[in-house]
Amino acid sequence: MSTTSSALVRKLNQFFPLGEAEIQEIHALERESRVVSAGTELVYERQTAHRAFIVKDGWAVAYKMLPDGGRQVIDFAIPGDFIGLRSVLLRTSDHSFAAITDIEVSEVPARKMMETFERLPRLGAAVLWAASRDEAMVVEHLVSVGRRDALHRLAHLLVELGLRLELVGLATPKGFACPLNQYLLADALGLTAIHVNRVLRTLRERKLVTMRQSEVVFHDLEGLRALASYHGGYLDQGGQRDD
Amino acid sequence: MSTTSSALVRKLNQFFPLGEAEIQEIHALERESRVVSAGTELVYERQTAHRAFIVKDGWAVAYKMLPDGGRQVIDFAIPGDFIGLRSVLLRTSDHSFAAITDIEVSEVPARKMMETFERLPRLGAAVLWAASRDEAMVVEHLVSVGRRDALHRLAHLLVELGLRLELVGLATPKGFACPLNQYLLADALGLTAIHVNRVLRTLRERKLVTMRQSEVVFHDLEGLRALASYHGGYLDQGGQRDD
DNA sequence: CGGCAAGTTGAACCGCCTCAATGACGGTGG
DNA sequence: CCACCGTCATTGAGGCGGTTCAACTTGCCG
Repeated sequence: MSTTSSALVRKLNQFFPLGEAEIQEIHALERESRVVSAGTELVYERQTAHRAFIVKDGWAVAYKMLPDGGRQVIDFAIPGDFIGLRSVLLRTSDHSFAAITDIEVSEVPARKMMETFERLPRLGAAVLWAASRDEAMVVEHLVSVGRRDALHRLAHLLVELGLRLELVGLATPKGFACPLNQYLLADALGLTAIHVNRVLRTLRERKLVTMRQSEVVFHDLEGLRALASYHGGYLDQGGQRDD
Repeated sequence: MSTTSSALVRKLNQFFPLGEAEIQEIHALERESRVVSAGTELVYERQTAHRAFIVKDGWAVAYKMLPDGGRQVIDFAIPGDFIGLRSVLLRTSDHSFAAITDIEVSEVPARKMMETFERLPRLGAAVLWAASRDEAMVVEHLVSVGRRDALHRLAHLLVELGLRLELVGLATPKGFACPLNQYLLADALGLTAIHVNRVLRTLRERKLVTMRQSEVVFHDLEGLRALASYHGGYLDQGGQRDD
């Protein structure tokens, strides 16, 4: 098995060992791809699109708008993630997706995905595991927004992003490239961009982490993780555990 | 088909028309049941229980605890809901469940459920739809906690509970029986019980809704729904739509 | 009647928001 | 080459929503 350039393979393979057949199949799904430029909407709320996208490169965001113009970010999608997976497994997608950076995505029609899962059940199980992980992240996100203060929330998000990116080889314990601006962070955390700015300053002053010009640098990852009381078993726990 | 006493049948049948075989199968799954007394934990966080419960009667709560003793309620389970469905479809449940009232539940082992779904795919699809609905509710919950103020949050929750209960015949547009105390509401909404109390007073004074001694009474459901800017398509939209 | 859980209310405080301004940076056109 | 943008980051001052702490009340159950 060659060192793969597919983030999705890297992610799934790490915790749900795949055979050569499954890896080849993912490569086949990802063979064709197109580039979507930053800011473009990928899926609109309530749209029933019987397809999903695999993010090969770049960042996207899942969010919902409120009547008053407010926005709540549900999740960020990074390379190796699916966009709109539920609208394939189930019916309607109920939130919107937009490209944050220019992104490269492979479109996967629902029928093709179903057929693939029938042919390669292990791959189906792996993707289902990924979907479950995504949902666990939403739940943890809810806990953050509901019960943690701004400092803990932001710390938690940065630690989690770091871990997720590490799984696909896009981060190290030192830090990672991060295209999120303070408005996106604010809308994810249920805060104001202004307050995010102040909290970032606090984290910087405490020598825990610095975020500047699209780069997150961890100065004290242990301390940051402790601050966030991050356990995050839902991220790195393989699907093969069965006890 | 007789008028069923099964809340699950009522719920699924309403938006995902079931045949006689599926209905009989649900009755078979629910034949045996046991009573769990109020306050009991059903599933502990991170426990890998390969089983789910169908709630036949009573209310339960899904929540996560924080190290500092805080609690975030993820969702309330009412009759006709599953508890721990994901721990069957997927692997680990990642939050805890507790009985709010005495509840009557039917335990469904994972294997039995899988086997049932293979035998009756339409039933499998219906349950998958229910799982999808649950996830949409969590997302909407996140939006509430992240971007709505206390008044809108509480209004939204009450409207949503009313609709969900109506689907299983436990509410009318007039109101419903509700065993939630102000602490549970607070932990669901990311607020303090004290503030929930004040917000309830506001809603009462505005003649929108009254909550007293385990009874929610809608005085102006239209007004309340408008306040909550409730659309809630994710609740009452059937799984059979395909456009 | 005593005891406990839950609801209710007041007063003071604080985390985060709002409004407002200013600075830094890259792009673009004259 | 610089003047002019637009976007994003940064900082200050003041205000509000929601918390905290501390009663007191109400209802229920033994």
